[in-house]
Amino acid sequence: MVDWRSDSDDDDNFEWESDGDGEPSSTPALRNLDAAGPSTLVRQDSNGWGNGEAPPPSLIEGYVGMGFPEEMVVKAIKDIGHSDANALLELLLTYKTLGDDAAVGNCSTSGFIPQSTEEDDDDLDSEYWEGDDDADGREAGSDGSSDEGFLRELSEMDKKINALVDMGYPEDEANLAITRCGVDAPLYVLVDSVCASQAAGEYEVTGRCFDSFGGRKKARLMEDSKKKRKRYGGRSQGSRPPLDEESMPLPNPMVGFNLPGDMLRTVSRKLPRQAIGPPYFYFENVALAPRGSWDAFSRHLYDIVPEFLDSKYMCAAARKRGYIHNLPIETRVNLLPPAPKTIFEAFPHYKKWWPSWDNRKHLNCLQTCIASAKLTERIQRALASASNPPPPSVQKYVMKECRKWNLVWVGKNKVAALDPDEFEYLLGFPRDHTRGIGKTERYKSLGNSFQVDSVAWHLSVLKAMYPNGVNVLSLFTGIGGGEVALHRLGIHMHTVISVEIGEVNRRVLRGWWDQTQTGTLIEIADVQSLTNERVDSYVDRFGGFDLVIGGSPCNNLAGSNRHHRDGLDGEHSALFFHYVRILSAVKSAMRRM
DNA sequence: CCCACTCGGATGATGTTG
DNA sequence: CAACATCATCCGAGTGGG
Repeated sequence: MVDWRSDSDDDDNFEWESDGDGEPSSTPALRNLDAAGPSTLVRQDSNGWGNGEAPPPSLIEGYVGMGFPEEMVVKAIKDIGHSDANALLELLLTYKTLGDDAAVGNCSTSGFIPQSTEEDDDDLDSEYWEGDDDADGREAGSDGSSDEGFLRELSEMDKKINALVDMGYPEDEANLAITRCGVDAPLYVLVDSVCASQAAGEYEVTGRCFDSFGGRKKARLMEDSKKKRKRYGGRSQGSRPPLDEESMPLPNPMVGFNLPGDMLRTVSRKLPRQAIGPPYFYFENVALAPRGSWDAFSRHLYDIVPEFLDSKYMCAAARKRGYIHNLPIETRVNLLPPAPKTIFEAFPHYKKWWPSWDNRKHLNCLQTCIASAKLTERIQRALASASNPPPPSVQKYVMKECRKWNLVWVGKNKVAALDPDEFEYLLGFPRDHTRGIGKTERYKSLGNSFQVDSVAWHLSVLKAMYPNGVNVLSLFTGIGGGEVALHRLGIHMHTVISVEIGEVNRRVLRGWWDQTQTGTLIEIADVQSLTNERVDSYVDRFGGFDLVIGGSPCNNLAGSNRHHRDGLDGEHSALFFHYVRILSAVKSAMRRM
């Protein structure tokens, strides 16, 4: 039993920096890994309150109203103060997770940490948790001298290769995965990597023979792994904490667990017992979030390994996203008709003006803003005054802008940004889905939405499981990419509870719903108002939820945003933690059913 | 090291509506 | 003319790959 009332510091996951000056959202949840000195840690004053200020009673009541026990709130505020609401919320959720899991560990349904309960030591779960065992072993072992570290790495590598081979993967691929992810990557990350590489190999098999692990490449692999080792050694000598090695590696190619059309391979994964649905859940975010974000997402979602998928494998535009979900992955089916996978398949009429030196086959990520008319005019002028074909310098300039702004060729020397209609088409929405709102708002909403085919690929497994339809709790719905995906899969939605702050987005969803659906849609503007009690009552009223789906507003996470880009430390984090809170509320309400 | 890529925003100018 | 919507321009860093 985890005692969250304890004042001891034994949970080293949560040492918090204090900002002290009461400025909101400046207490980093993740930056603690970057070694906050003891002087920056919260010290409690004689009253026992961190930060030297007692919280207003209304504050405590507010959190109690959200469903946290009062002592828990008091303890959390004592620990980190109440100036940073987000950090406080994260801490409360962590307490609750620990507490809940410890509580339910006694009953037969689940246990958060399998090792802690006796009968969980069967081979079912140990495979999944092996990565953690290794981590323990690493801590116990010495990492002082670099020679010792090198030896440890060698044996570690053998161990992991053996484990992967035992699981049925070819030795070469195990090797490759370790090269890619590092020796210290947990086993499940390596498995993920092997799967991804196999999927990629089969995806590209059409044009090439399958001899991709031949001798020529092996030499290069050895080089790579030497380099990696050197890098690792250099770092462990203490210039920087080895954060990179610990953090979640992005698979390359970013093909997810599997792709449509590669039916030979059966992928399987083990989920922690506690994560197994129903309810099924599906959380999405940008893949290129700041360092440590995905570790944190995963940590708060049952340590499930994210599935990273670039939608350029599903349609003609790239979109690198990560998904944490507990859906089965073996019996997926692709949406029909399949989306066009290249620019020319999607827009054959652009072929006419497409110059041979523009070799793009896919568009880049569709963003919320488009190129200005001035820019395309500059390009046109540059091309008009150049030879044909233009000199390399002009080609380079034009290509750079084309990639940056996703321009397409619509006339002689003439490039243009994509229309909102084309955004809709590429993203898998029905035509005119966002028609009727402002043009810039269409771009904004579409740029922030799901790629429907990619999401539908993942959600397709629900169709056989719920032939009569589903109840959905949809957080940060946007223009309803998840709902459109379910609809296009032919999955009936009895009820959708949708939380979306944007008024125009709600209007878009409502408009689409009323035209296409017969079920009930309940729209909620403010996630704060969806309290745990309200979740409970919805669960009672609708008999539980089959799917909790949430795309995360990316404002503070996208690479292009220089304004407070703070990982899990900004307003954004509050939204993620609302996702976690609400999912947890659904789960416990459904356990009581 | 260089360079590509990224679910962006604050600002002031210009255009549109009532 | 005021209020509002849209546009243009500058801005800019973190991460990862070659």
